[in-house]
Amino acid sequence: MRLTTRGRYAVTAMLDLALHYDRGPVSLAEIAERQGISQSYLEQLFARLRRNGLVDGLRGPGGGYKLGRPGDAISVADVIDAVNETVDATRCGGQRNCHGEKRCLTHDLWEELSCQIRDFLSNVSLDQLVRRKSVQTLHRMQEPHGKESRPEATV
Amino acid sequence: MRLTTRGRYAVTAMLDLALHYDRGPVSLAEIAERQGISQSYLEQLFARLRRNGLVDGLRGPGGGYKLGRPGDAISVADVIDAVNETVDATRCGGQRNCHGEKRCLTHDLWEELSCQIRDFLSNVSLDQLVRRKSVQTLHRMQEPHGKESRPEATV
DNA sequence: ATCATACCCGACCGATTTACTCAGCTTTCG
DNA sequence: CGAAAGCTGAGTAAATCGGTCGGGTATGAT
Repeated sequence: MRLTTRGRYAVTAMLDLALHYDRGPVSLAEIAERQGISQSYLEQLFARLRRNGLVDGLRGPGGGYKLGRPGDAISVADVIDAVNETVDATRCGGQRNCHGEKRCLTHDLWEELSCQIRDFLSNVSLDQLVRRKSVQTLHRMQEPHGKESRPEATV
Repeated sequence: MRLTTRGRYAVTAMLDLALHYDRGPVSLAEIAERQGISQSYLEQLFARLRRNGLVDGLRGPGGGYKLGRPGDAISVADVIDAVNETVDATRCGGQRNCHGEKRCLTHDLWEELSCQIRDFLSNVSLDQLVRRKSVQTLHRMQEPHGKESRPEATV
């Protein structure tokens, strides 16, 4: 089972994107600063997200990324799957050859666990996260109220 | 979140111990052979299991390990906790300083996930695993029917 | 046109962890 | 005593991770 900073960063970044959905494309530089993530590292993550159709990249000045589909159609599991190769908890990756040719004693247990985790993460969409109170609060705190960073919303 | 081969091995080994509970101490050599795990590696794992009171070691010839308490009082979470330091899914380890001084946007999500996983693993005991049909089947397959390895059960 | 912006891509890197080995101890049974 | 087992610590190859760096390429604005 692999659930590391990579997946966490990816979900955080996607959530940032969802929170600024109405402002047009969001640049990686913005996300990097707001969420405290290395921009170069974000580029790697977004390459994977893009390949999986979770985001669309727009080049040139004023460009950035936007969600590839509505926030209620993107689950946390989708995001983690896109950047990590697997969320499987079994060693054999479901191949059932964890002990020689056969399953190991605990194969089924890990399979169930994987299922549980997957269910949980599949049932949380970006939109649901956006609506959470804790997220809203942090979101407002991250906005620079002082400087005008909303250039005449061209929605 | 860290759920690796170490935890899997530990649970498998503990399950092996539970399956042979009525035979007196089980040596690591037996477990190593039956479950296909390096014996030296098992020694390291059992050092941690012992420190956490999950097993008792008996030295000398005929020695081995036995469960430190009944199989229904040992959960899979106990075992994984003993060999891994943490099963937490948050980056900050619950310290809520994942983004500068504050929580990151997704802190709560990972906290919930950790909770889910912990609940699941806490509610599976070794005894429950022993009673599972799939485990029983594999168990029987692992027993050497040919040679007499049950020395006049001194229960 | 050209320049700045921002996406895009691939190579590289230090640190950490993992799974595992080796060697050498100590305790205890026969 | 001597062999069987637990016990311990040091060491190691490989993998992975988070991250950097340098250089592209598309595109909007001047």
